[in-house]
Amino acid sequence: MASIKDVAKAAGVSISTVSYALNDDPRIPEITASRIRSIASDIGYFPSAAARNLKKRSTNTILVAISDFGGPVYHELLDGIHRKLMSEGYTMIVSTGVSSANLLKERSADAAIISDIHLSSESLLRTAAHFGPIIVLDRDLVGEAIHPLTLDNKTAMQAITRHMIHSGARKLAYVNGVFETYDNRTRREGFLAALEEANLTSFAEYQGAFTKPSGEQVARNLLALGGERPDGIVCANDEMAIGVIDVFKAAGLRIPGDVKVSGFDDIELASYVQPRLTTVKIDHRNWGKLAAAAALDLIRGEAVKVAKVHGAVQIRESV
Amino acid sequence: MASIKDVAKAAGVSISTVSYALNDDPRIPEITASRIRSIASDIGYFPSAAARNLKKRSTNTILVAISDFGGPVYHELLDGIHRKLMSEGYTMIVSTGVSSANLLKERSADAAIISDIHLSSESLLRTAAHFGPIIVLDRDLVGEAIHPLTLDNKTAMQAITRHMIHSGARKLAYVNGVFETYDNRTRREGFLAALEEANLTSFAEYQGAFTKPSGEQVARNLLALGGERPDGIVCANDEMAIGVIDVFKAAGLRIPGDVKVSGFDDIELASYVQPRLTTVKIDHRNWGKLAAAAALDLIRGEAVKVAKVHGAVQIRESV
DNA sequence: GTGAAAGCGCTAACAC
DNA sequence: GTGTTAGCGCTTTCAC
Repeated sequence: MASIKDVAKAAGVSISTVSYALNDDPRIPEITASRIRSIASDIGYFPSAAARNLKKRSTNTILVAISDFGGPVYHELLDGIHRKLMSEGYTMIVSTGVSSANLLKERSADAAIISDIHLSSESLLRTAAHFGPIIVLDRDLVGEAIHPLTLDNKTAMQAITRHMIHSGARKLAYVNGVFETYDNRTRREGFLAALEEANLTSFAEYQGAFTKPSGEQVARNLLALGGERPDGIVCANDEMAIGVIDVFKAAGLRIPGDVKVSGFDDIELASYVQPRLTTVKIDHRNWGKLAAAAALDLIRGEAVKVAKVHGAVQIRESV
Repeated sequence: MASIKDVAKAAGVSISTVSYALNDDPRIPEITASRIRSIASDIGYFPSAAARNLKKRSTNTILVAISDFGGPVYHELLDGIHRKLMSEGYTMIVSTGVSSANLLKERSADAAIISDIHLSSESLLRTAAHFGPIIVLDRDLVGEAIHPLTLDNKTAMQAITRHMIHSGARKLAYVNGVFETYDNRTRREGFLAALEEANLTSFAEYQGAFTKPSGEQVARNLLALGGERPDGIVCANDEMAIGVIDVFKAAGLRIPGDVKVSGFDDIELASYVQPRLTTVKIDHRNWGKLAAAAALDLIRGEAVKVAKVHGAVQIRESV
């Protein structure tokens, strides 16, 4: 593999001159620089990232840690982050699971964007303080070199619950996602706030896990129990809402006639289920862009500008 | 930032002993090793990936280059690749666009898995020969240190076209994806092969771009043209098929009564559109797993075992 | 404008 | 069993 030495030898100059030429240092006259560039390209030289990173103590890389690639939500977020980073000359590493925590510690990245509830807040705080700044998307965590960029779930969920009440529902139930997550907790707060301002109390709460099967399970249990049914079901996300709708439809219930169902996220599927899902639309691509910008802000020692991302109620047919 | 020197000083040993201890070299007695490990952890030491990579001339990282994060197909593929790599102690870098070509050249990864039609075959061949092995998922490209792991599109498309003929369609049209891609070309071959064995000729061909809007456009043009309509439309992927179905339904056509429509990929949406889409099911997660295994085979100097991934006809209601 | 040389933080060959 | 040392391939300071 050709190294900077080989280029220097071939060009009859020192390695520092090659380095200067390849990094557009103004001290090297353009004529020399272009000669060196063409020689480098001829012998197939490409600088080693490891050597550069070691010397410069930075990588021009941002780590994105997500909990899994499976969800319907991440690809837009990743796309948004990636676009922003590209435009700023940065590279993105995507990782999942425990290994992601190590990548920042190993200095494989200059900063991290985290959306992975499996990583503990304590460990994130320590990592940010010692190894590099972190933007967290999945909790409100503030600390040294760590900043949250979370969804304003409460406001959005309050708005869609209001809409459900406005549409005539009075016996409202909430389907929780994974209970102690930021997203579930704050969405639930919005649900309860909307009930309170309408002088209603929660008719029931069910426990799901943000997945479609968990929504199906909730719906099956609800039907099996018999007794009085809620007339409006507010779900903590679209996937569970779609699971609920599937089971209800199969059981012969009409939506929204017999029972209204709402979601959260506006995943692509939301406009394909029958009836099309009323939900909260989140612009995940833009969220990703903001997250990338925030990470770069931290790297550059600037203050992060944004702290909340807002959703918009998307009215369709399920409410 | 703590380095190996700091650990050595704190432990009263040399840096090589620290290195040995931390890399589980059998020469270091467990008692010493564990003392060193605990000191390292106390002072917050984490080895630098850049220094290790530079010295070892390898990264334990695989690059995955995809054309965009937007498609409904990639997340399963990425998940499959990631799982396999994790289980083998490797890390994954995901990238898009031109920058992905450079990451292997910079030796930021030991090998690459490519599914990005924008990267030219010539450039891939050169990169593989000089910088590290490549698995290509989006074309049949063989060369030094480069191996294809593509879909057996022809067989699968021939099978689903047969099914459509068997279901009564006689005037069959094909909706192309981006024309000169491996996937489109080989799927089209399967379509034509099925026609030939049934002594039929292609009723029409249309040009799409693998996207839902392009499918909608094809359908609108087809309706606007008037005249005799095909009674079976074979689409090069699900997204275009869903676009076609949407427009046909809006125009009052019954599917599969008036016209049958088939897709390819079995994306999640395929089982949600009305009528549910008959398509070719591809196990993208397993494909990813095979791709990762193949990349590791090349790194280890072993022969790649698999070269084709097979699909299965998934019969639903649109044919 | 160019070169010599130090050093980034590790690994591993070699010496003891 | 442990230490010394060379060197991976760069960037950058300092000298000329």
